[in-house]
Amino acid sequence: MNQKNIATLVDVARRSGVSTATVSRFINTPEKVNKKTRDKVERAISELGYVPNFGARVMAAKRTNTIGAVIPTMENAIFARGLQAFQEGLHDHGFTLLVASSSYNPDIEEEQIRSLVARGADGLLLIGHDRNLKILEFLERHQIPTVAAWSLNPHSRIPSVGFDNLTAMRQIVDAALDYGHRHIGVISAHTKNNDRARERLNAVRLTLHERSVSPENLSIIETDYGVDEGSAAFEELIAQHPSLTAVICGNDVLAVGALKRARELDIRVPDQISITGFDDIEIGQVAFPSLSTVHVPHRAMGSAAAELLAKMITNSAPYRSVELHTSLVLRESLGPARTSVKS
Amino acid sequence: MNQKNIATLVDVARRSGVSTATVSRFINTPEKVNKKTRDKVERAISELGYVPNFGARVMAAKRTNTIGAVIPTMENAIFARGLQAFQEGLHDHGFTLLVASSSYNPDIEEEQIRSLVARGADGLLLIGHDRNLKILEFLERHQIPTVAAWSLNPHSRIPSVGFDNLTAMRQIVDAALDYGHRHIGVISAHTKNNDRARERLNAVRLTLHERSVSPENLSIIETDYGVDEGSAAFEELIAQHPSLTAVICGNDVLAVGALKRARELDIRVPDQISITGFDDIEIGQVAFPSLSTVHVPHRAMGSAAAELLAKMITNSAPYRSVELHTSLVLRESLGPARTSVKS
DNA sequence: TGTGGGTGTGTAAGCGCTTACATTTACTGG
DNA sequence: CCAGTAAATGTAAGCGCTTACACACCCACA
Repeated sequence: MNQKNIATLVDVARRSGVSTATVSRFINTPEKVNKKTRDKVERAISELGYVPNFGARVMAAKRTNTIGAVIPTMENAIFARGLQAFQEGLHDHGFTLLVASSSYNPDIEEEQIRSLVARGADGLLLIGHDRNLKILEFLERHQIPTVAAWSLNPHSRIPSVGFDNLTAMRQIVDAALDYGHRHIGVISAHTKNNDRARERLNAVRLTLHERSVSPENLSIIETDYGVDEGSAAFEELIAQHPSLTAVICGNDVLAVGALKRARELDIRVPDQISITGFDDIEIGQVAFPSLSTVHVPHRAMGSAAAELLAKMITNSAPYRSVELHTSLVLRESLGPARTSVKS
Repeated sequence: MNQKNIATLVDVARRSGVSTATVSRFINTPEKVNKKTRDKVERAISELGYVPNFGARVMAAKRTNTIGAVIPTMENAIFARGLQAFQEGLHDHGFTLLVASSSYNPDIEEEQIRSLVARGADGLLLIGHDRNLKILEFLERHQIPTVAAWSLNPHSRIPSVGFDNLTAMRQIVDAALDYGHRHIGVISAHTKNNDRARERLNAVRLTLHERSVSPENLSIIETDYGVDEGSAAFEELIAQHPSLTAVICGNDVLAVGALKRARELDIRVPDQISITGFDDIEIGQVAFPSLSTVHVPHRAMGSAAAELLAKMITNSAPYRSVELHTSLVLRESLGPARTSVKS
């Protein structure tokens, strides 16, 4: 026992009268240990309350069965569900998940990646593809199997498990245009370092262009993530552009914020203005009016990411990106454009 | 370099022409290294893309600057905000947070605790006080500073950073009674292994008792966590007990589910029935009608937990529990009891 | 009885770091 | 010019585990 009063493998060996090798075998490959010996060791372990030291184990064995995930934030539900599925999938493959968050800050993300690698993560889950070459090379050098989720980028050296944000967003923009909306506002998450936000925004631009709506009829605000931010952006948008008949939001949280402020301002949705989201998280279902949005298969994405990563780690197999598909969820908040500009 | 092509401290030492001790010092206490040496080492490190091996480091130094948290689930917002604050607080003290989730399963929680300890966590954040003696003794034996949040229990050997769930819940039950409600339904989270849920439920029973409302006028359903579960429970409750005028929910998510189902059933809230929540998370603000609930200072709790834990780790100081206070948030979903039993 | 092949165990060499202690170097003042 | 001291660096002993290899046994078979 050391000063911290923690039993080590040596203590267990001594107490049960066997060698350290046998104790180690008992822990890792019990079937290779004689039943009688097994019982002795087992008893010693429980009497001492022994727990193998993870660090020592990793050092000696070079395998951690740990995989790390770095997500932009824990403070919202967007990643929660997918992550939960990811965790469950990993668990089935015998991996433990460790989660760290980057607060949407690339430097912190890099720090977290390094920290996870230093901790011996056998693989990594990252969100999106926006990150600098240096960290990609770092991952390659360390040969850390990595997958990027919530995004799809065939040109990245990291395989994706996700959906095409551009295509996905076009679904709902098309729907809005079909409803006759021609003056459109966008509340987007910050597009810097965020390929998801950028592609969604591009989808709006592109779709309007294709359908011959002048860029002048498009007003964009980028803002931080959050309900209150969505509310503020909404108010600003309609104050400056009273002719807007639809506000497309980059995610459900912003949309719900917009919805809330609309209600506070006595603006009827969708009669006077339509509002749409993206992600299809619970908050959109319970909002009033309920939110029309783009459904993202969060759980399927998490599971698929777990599968792929497990495969990459155990087989070192050639991998392929997994594309998932989104679908339109039309609820109440999207309706026909009002015809007169004044409400 | 080993087979995995990863530079070690020895490689760095060789490349920069100094000893391993110096490299180690450069990393841990750069001020003890001569400027010129520092530059050499720095260059070697960046050329090699060296990252210290965490496991080795822990083994040699016995300190990880890591603290672990085990939360019941990632799949909801209740813990997210507090955890984010916790993480930020820890970061200021130089600690890294690792999060694991237990899916509300005590066995998994225990497994996660052990895993975190084996990984060398310097401290632990747990939710609530319900856990068996064995794991508490394990933590004591390993001398792992631990705090329990979201709950308050002066009798536990683990200090708390949280609020008294009983007192907190009484606030809103009192409010409901003040509004004249005498037939009350409760949608509670499962109370097994969950002291928060149990105390909140007790609060209802106790308050009714004190205010002379017959226990027969109280109907309780326990259910899993989730919006849909809340909806189902609500429907069941009012089907079986049409005389109910208020439904008290154990948390906001269940309450929002109830709210949603009420709307779907064309039951007007609060005119025909009142619904209350607990936690004050965003979803309650955007729900319609907006949710009357009990505000929990999530961020303050997270910060306070970080402070306390940091203090316990660095000072090994005598600690004291931190009590936080909740407050009533009266929004739209709670109103006067309807007078006629039929709507 | 001798040989071959399991099975079960033990011995000991690391894994990549930190750090106590020893040594060297660079100044200082007498 | 040298003892004395402080600063910088090096040497080497672990930290707690895994695992290659060696060894001891036991049984079956010839």
